[in-house]
Amino acid sequence: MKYREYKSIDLAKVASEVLADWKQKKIFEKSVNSREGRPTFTFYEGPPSANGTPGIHHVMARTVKDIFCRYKTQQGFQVKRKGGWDTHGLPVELQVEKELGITKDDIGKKISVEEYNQKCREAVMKFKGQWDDLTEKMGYWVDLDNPYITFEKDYIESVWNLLQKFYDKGLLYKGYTIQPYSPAAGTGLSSHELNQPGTYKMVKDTTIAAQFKIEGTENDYFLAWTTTPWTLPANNGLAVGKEIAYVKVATFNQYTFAPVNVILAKDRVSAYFNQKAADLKLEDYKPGDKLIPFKVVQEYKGKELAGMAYEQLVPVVKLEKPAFTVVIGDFVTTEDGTGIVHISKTFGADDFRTSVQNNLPGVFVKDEGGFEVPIVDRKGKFVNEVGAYLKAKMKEWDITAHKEYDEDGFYVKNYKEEDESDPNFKSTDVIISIILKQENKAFKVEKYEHTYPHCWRTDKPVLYYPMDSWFIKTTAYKDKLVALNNTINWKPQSTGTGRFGNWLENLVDWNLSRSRFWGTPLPIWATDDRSEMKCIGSFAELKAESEKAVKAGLMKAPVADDMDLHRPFVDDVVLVSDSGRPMKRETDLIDVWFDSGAMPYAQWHYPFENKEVFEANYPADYIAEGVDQTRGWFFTLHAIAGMLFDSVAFKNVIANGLVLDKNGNKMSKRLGNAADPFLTLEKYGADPTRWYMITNANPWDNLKFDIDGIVEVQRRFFGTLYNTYNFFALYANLDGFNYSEAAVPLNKRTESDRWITSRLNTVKKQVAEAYDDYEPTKAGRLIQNFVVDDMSNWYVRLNRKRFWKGEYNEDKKAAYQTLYDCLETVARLAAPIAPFYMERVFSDLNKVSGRETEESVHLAAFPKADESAIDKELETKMALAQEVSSLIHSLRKKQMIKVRQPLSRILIPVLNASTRHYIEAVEDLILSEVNVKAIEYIDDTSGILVKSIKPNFRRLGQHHGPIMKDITVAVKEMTQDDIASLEGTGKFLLKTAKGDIELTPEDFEISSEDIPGWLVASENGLTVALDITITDDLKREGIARDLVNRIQNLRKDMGLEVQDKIRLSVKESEKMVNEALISFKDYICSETQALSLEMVGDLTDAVVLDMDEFNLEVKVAV
RNA sequence: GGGCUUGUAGCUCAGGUGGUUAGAGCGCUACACUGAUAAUGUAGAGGUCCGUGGUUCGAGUCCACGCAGGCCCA
Repeated sequence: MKYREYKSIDLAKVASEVLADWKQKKIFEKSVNSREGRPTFTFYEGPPSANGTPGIHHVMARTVKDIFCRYKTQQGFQVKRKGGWDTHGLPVELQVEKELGITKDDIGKKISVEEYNQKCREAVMKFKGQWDDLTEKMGYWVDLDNPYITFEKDYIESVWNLLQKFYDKGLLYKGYTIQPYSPAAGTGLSSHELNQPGTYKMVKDTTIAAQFKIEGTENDYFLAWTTTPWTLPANNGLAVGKEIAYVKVATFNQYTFAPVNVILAKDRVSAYFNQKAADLKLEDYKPGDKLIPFKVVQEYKGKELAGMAYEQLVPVVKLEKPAFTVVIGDFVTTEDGTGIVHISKTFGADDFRTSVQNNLPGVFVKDEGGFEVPIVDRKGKFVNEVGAYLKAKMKEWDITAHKEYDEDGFYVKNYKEEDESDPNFKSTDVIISIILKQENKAFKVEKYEHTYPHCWRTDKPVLYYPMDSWFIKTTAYKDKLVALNNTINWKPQSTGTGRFGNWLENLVDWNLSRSRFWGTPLPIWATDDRSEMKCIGSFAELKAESEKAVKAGLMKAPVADDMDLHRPFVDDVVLVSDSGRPMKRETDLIDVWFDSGAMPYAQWHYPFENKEVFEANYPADYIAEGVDQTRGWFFTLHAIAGMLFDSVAFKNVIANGLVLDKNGNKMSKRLGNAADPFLTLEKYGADPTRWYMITNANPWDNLKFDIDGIVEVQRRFFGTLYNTYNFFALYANLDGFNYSEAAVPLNKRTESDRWITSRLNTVKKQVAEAYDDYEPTKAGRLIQNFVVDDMSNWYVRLNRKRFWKGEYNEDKKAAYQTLYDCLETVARLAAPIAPFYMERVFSDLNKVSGRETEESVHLAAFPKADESAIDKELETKMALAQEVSSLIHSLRKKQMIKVRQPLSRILIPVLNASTRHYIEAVEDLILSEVNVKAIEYIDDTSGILVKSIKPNFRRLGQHHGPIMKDITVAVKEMTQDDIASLEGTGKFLLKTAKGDIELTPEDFEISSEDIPGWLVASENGLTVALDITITDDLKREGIARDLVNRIQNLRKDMGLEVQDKIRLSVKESEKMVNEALISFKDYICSETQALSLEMVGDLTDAVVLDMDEFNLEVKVAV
């Protein structure tokens, strides 16, 4: 049996062949099944949605996932990998609506909910085929045959079970959140509806910079600006920016002429005060003056203002403290307004959040039912309490309008189609402005043109309004979630502490409600007044409850066993309360993120089935997903696990970055810069693509995806590995090496064998560490450097001759074994990243040697480093050999002496014995590499060394830092005698401008940089000199070597095989040449596989060889 | 606007704890080598280490403030 030899390598083809082989042998299945009973390594697949096509970034994300699963499998863990599909949610609905040409409004009218949901179910798997195809082709091992699907009944049942657990713990509650709401249409609007074209319109609104009087002051006010004066009666706080600069300005109110001190952002002063009045004196002001003087009297940072209390602006509803205090808001800007934001918990999302975080109560009144409601009702009108107050104020200040306002007539926007062209028309905003002006509470009132969202159905302005929602009380578990997060190993760490950590610190309750159709229904049934409720946690429970409802006469029949748990079917179920009243389902669906966060449980239909599987695979050891999932999947996994299971959901997580185009721009189909993953894989193969993506940049950094990078990887890494393998295979086949003999003991192998073995074991260790640390980029780069620099460019280059020259002996055997071990180990180390090609290398080797019984590298063990094979000293020696060789090459280059011309000696100055010792150990390697006869060492005793000295900055800096400059100057002045004295006595008194200090040799770095009269080169303190005298003997040897080279080329041109024998005839030439050929006859013959070499006086049919300095006529006979 | 993140050669990236000549690969130029040959070696050109201040005897590295790109959130 022979090693497979290749004429060329097509990595895409290898991949498809290996893939077919895996399928046929069921390698993936075996990689899981064969480890039954072994410790588990748990990986959770974040479910993609198959309603769109996969992109190149999915290849990146999935490579990262795949690597560690394969790695852990090689280490003997059982790694179950269930695929999954995310199937619910708005994108699916939108896509269906687009295809059908309908809108949300049409659902239930033009199309039934049932039909609509059926369409969604079909649409969501539209591109599953493409996804599966990509998964296979890129070599991502995940179970595609038994995936979890979030719309399946079992999945939903598990989700319901989790929701019931929240409910039972009192963590699922109904509250409200601020959402866009259209009073004209009487409905909430989704952010997507708000993003319809034409919804944002330019409008002219009355704006007020209101004066909020600071408690306990005579006439000091905070100035806050609003474009919605109707929200002022609902004010419950003021927000400032933490780092924003504020000033207190002494001035006068332009409406009441009263002296006031107002506080606003420093940057906004120019917007509220006329620069022309800057020089006016306060005391010169007379009521009615157009120019109002002003003076900055104090300055603050926002954080200094926080906590200050002020008086309620429109005292209709009394509130408890800490209402009416200043708080910090991260949304405050100085782009417009006053840099102080009026907060009304009920009418703004920021306002709501800030109020909750600072415990500020909101302004509410009680309705007839005793429920707390905001001061604007669902029709967009002030409640009567506020209406009555305004009406009274209108009377008090004698304000008339286009109509008589009743207490229930104050609409906050013109929802009644009133005629605004009436010269007497006064909106509610205007009326509020007039009242505030009268009361010295308005600093500036003006019209302001801006964009404002409008309802796409009614064209009327939208209000931000509290809407009912179901929440999970995540805030109650904030500390626990933070503590658990601190145990998670985040890659990169900053995402865990920063983005995710901050998110947890500023946690708000999780709003679960979605008013949609295609999703997991909230399993809560309630009576009309919500005084009785039930949360259903399983289908069996639903069925039992429905049977009760049948008995109570509320339903005709219990729910069917094959019932679909989606809308509209669940909505048809009416249950009976404990007191016998009917209960209807809360119509909300839940946030799709809950679906995906529930996957650790629901993928196994836990707790209804697979309890053991679940427990053995919880929590996950590892997950990976894009960094954009931080507040999505990562959070929902974490929240559910932390709150219900007192556990993390994952122990290690890689948050990978984006894949950009090669110019760093986001890829988009629209711009046409998106790389097609299928074309890429087909053209270059999965392995180079994966290798490029992993080694080019850390997964958590953005990747600038450049096809040229893949080409480079293909050439440099895979090309080199392929060449090395092919080189090995070529000669191993000739010699019949199949590794059947016992391994040659390490101490019987050559220096370079032991060196590459040492390097190999070091690399094994480092690569395992990198994988263990979830650093795939490091692992890949380590492997690549080993293959290219150590194995190919040094070991193979130095040892070529051992493979093709001479008999199959112990030395040759050692060389084969060493190289075999390197190749096979590389295959194992790199298999997680490049699964296809490494599989090929591995099997090509093992098919012949039969050393590994596993039929795939992915079933075989990951290499363990043999510490005893690691010889750091040897690695240092070899590094020295490489440096010396490099220096000699550069000297030859400068003198234009080719490497084939032998030279007599190298001189190396050595200042310490160990360097000499190290170089001596690798002397042979150096000599053959650079084609020189001998190395001579010169030490101090020779007396010809010229030394250079410089301060050891690191060491001297510790004690003499401040006078470092003077020391540097003084050291530069030191003579050869000074250095000798320092070395002789072990101390030296350095005279510096700042005084004398006594120093020891450790305080310096002494090196030898010159040998007078020699050609020298030095680098990193290592100096070598080369004797470039070419004697006649050397010249003759050079000629012989040149001839060998030319003959080898001839052989190749003639198409001879490596082992073919030839006969040489050479026409006699000048004396030196003839002598050379005669004295090196044996050498020439053995190198060129020649049976004979004849010198003849005359030669016909000869080839004329150009020997640079002369020509030679030669005839090669086979 | 906030949080996080990135910025080093034409391109892609390395550069523990601060130490005086900032590196690698690719690309470019020139030369050499060649039984691994779609390889390889050597040399050269190419850097305001994003900017400005600061700490320090000494800053790519530490601090502050900015600028530019990216993600998430508002």
